[in-house]
Amino acid sequence: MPQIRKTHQRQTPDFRRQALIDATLNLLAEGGPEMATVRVIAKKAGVTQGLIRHYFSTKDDLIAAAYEQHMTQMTEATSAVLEQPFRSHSARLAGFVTAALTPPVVDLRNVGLWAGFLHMTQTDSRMQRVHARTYRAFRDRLERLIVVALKAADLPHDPQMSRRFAIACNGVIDGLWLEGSALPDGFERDELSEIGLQSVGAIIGLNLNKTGI
Amino acid sequence: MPQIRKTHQRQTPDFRRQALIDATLNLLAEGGPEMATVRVIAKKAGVTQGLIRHYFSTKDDLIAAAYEQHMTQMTEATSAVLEQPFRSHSARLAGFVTAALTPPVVDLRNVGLWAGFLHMTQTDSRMQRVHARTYRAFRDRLERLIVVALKAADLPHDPQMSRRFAIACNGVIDGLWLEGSALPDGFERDELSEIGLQSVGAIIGLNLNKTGI
DNA sequence: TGAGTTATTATGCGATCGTATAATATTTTG
DNA sequence: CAAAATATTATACGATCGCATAATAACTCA
Repeated sequence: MPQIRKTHQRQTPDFRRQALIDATLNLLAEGGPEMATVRVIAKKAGVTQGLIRHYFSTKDDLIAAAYEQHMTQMTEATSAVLEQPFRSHSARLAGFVTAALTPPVVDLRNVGLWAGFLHMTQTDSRMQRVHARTYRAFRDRLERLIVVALKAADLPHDPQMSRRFAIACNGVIDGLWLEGSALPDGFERDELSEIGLQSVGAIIGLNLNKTGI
Repeated sequence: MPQIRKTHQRQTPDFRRQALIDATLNLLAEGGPEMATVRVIAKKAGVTQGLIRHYFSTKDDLIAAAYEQHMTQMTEATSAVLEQPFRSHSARLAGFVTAALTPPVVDLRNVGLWAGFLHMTQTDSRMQRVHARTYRAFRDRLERLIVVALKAADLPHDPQMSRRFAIACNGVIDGLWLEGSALPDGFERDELSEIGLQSVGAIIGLNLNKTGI
C-alpha cells in the first residue's frame, strides 16, 4: 500500500534551528516544561518530530540552546540602551534601570520562561553556567553604573558599599520586573519604571527621577 | 502462584493526605512539575501509587491541595511575627519586612515551588483564586502597616501614594526574597533583611534600621 | 472472636513520552 | 539530466505517564 507523504520545502539549517528554538521558547513560556514535548514543539515549528533529532542530538540539547539564546537576548535588550549618549552618569544609570523595567524586558512571557527554566538551571551544568554568567554580567554592569554615578556626584563609594548597593538595586529591579510582568494590569503606564527609579535612587542616595536628571 | 504483599500499617486519613502533600511539595520544589509524577510522589510518601486515587480524585486535585496549603503556610509564617508586641508602628513594619526576608520564608525551596506553580496558577482557576487571594492579602497588609507608620511619624499619606509605596516595597521584598533564596551564599547573615529595611525605609521616607526604631 | 469496613497493595490499560531507524522527497552537483 | 547528498517524513520501540479496578491486609465493633 503506497504511503502518501507530506510535500515540503527544504530550508536552511539556520532557519529550521531557529524555528525549533522559537517554538520551544513559546511553549515553555506559555505552558511550562510539561507542555514542551518534542511532538508539540515540532508541530509549532511546522515540521515533524523526527527533524528535531536531525538538528539536536537530544531534547535537552534543544532546550539548552533555547535557554542560551533567550538569556543572551534578554541581556542585550537591557544593555542596548547604554549605547546611546546620556547627559550625565546619573541619567545613564536611570536609563539602564528604566530599560530593565519596560517592555520588552517586562513581559509575562519572560517570567514564564524564567520559571520554566529554573529547575533545569539548578540541575544541568551547561544551563548553570549560562545562568551564572548572565546574572553576574547584569549585576556587575549595574554596580559599575552605580559607582560612576556616585563618583560624579562626589558621594562616597567604597567597594563593600557599592556591592551592597548593586545587590539591593538588583533585587528591587528583579522584584519589580516580576510584579510588573506577572501583573501587567496592576500598574499604570511608566508607573513601574518610576517606582524603580525612585527606589534605586533612594537606596544609593541619588535623585534619579526624570526631573532630577 | 501466591502473591506476596507488602505489610503495612493503617494510618489516619489526615496523616496520609499530609504525607502525600508533603511529598508533592518537596518534589515540586526540587525537580519541578516534571519530577512530580504520581509514582514518585507515592514512593516518597511511603505508599503505593494507588493510594493517591483513594485520597484525591485526580493528580490535579492533589496539586491544588498542596498549593493551597503551601500558600497559606507562607503567609502565616510572615504574619505570625505581627502578633508579638512592638515598641512602635515603625518597628512593627520593620518586623514584618524582616520576617519576609529571613528563613524560613527565604528558602530555595520556596522559590522552586513558586516557579513550579507559576504556569498552573495561570491556567487552573482554583489555583488562580488562591494566588490572587494570598498575593493581595500580603500587599494589603503591607500597605496598612505603611500607612500606620506614616501616620505615627506625622508624614503625609494619601491613598494613591500609599498604594505606590506598597507596590514598590512589595517589589523590593519579592526581589530580595528571590535573590536571597536563589543565591543563599551571596549574602552575609542578616545582610538581606538589612538591605530590605534600608530600601523600604528609603522608599517611604522612614528610618527602619534597628538603631532607628 | 468473627463479620463488616475500608485503607492499602497489586496489577493492568491506553496514551504519550523521548529516541531510533528506515523510507523518501528535495536540492545540489558533476 | 542523472547521481550524489541530505533535509524531511514516516513509523516503530521501550519506558513511563495518569488513571482504573480487583484483591487483600488491617482495623473496628457487635
